[in-house]
Amino acid sequence: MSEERSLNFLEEIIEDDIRNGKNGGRVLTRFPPEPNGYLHIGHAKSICLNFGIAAKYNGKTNLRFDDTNPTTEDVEYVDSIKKDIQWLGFVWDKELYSSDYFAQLYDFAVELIKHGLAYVEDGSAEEIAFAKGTPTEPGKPTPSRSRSAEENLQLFKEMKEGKYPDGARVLRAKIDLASPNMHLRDPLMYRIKHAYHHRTGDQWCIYPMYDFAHGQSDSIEEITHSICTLEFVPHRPLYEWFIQKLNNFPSKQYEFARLNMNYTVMSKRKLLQLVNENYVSGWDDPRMPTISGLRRRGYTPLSIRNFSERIGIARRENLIDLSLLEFCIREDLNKNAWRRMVVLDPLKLIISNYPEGQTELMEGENNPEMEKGDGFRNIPFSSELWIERDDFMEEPSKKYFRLGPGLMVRLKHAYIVRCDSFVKDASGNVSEVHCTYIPESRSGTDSSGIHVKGTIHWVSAQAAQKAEIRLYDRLFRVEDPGSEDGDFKDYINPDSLTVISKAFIEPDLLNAESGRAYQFIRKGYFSLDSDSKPGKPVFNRTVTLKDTWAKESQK
RNA sequence: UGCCCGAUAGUAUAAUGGUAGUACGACUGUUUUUGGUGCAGUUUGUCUAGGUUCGAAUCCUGGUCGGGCAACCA
Repeated sequence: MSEERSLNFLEEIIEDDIRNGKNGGRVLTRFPPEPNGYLHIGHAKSICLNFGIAAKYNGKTNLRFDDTNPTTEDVEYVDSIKKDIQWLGFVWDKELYSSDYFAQLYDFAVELIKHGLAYVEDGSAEEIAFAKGTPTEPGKPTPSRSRSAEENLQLFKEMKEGKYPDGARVLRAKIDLASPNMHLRDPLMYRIKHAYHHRTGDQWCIYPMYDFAHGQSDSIEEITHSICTLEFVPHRPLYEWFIQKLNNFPSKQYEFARLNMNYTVMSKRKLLQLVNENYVSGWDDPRMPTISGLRRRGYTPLSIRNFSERIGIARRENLIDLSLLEFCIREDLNKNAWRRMVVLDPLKLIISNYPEGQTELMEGENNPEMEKGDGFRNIPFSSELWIERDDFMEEPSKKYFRLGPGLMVRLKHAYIVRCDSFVKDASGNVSEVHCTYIPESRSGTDSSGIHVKGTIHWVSAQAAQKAEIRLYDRLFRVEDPGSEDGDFKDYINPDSLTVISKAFIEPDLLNAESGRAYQFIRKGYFSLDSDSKPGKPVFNRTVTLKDTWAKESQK
């Protein structure tokens, strides 16, 4: 794809490793989601990184569900995650689950206990936290810490056998209660949870914690490069401690900065709130930064992969401009979307010298960016048309290239018309624009010699069909809702969704296919929503076209 | 204020001791039957103070600023 691009720091590490013959030049990464929510664009960055880097170096990528917390996880999420990864265009090598390793992880824990490197703790969560000290004060051992290996073995077995209620005991690694790194102050390895697990059912009542399970799962799979986000940097010494003490395969952890994007939120917790409290219609609401939301909105896998490539990989905090994502989707859709004409805010245009009741079929290319226009469709033309309300101005400004008294425009794929007069309704709004057309100016066979600056889209009033159009804007009013005072939900953009219940669409659009992108000429890119019914299409606006006139007209 | 991570145009990201470049954005111009696209161009940057060096964005030291860490979450 981008042979010229310089290497990011992870690629440099990998090329170094390959050069040094580390792991025999083998590269195996993994994408390790916890199935407790839907994937978002930040995960897409990680997916593209993990799968992309493996592919680049002839390696493979495992999909491993980090399912060690039965109370938050569900198969619904497993299914959606798999669907999203496939949709993005990636193929994993093995589909694995941390829960597949529960027996092996238990054995590892037993081994650590035998070596005096882990112990069963009797204290409550509060007592443990208190005894851990603070970042500036060392922790103190709890009474449980000095227990013998034999006793620990027995107690751990009993924990597993369900002899104790939730919270009664935990297993801790015996490391260093005075470590300046809080994660090394005898971290928890196992807790008791009498909970049904979506894969192991009621087989287990003790579940391993992330720090223990994740690294050993990497090790079991012989992952060579375990790539995660920056908040795990302080966990790395612990990651290495477990692997070293157990003498397991030396997977290495590397960290990069997670994606942040302005005007949205990216944490699962916040996204879950938006869903649960009905600020959005669901995980796949087109305003959500989830993969499923972007998909429904009309984003393409390619655009998201290109975006991931363009934002780069580094270790510094970042806040990516939404405009880059929009650039990426426009770039793709401009090349591939079929052009159609749709009037969102209609105004009647009457051509006084065109025979009433006559219909003419105009030819419109599907896509001017493609060879031979990617085919054509017919567009009925008649004496009464709908045009966009803002394509007429009663008192046009100097730089306004559209319709106004005495002004001429081209009707896209049809004739040039001149505005002769207009009619206002009782409340003073323009209700009709009256024009005359230039018969010899028909598109393709124009011999009029007239050059006009503006071209506008239109739909025949007689042949027009109706559709619901949903316009989306940024979900939040502020760049970084999470960093504002108070609740992030206070900053939701009240105009993030505008529904146009009756827009006029050209008849061919009744054949719109879901999964195909359409450019409504001069209005933006749209795709068919899953709420559509036969004869009652619903379109989502994926993104607007760049609009330099909107800026100009505001000056 | 214990430990850790980071700081290059508005936003990202390169330059790996030797000419600070690229993309997005913004702004010009040009092309155009989409005020879209394309094309051409302009604009703006190495957090700070020292040090090492012929030469520092890069190495060292201090400072400043930002982020992370004390869940029976991952």
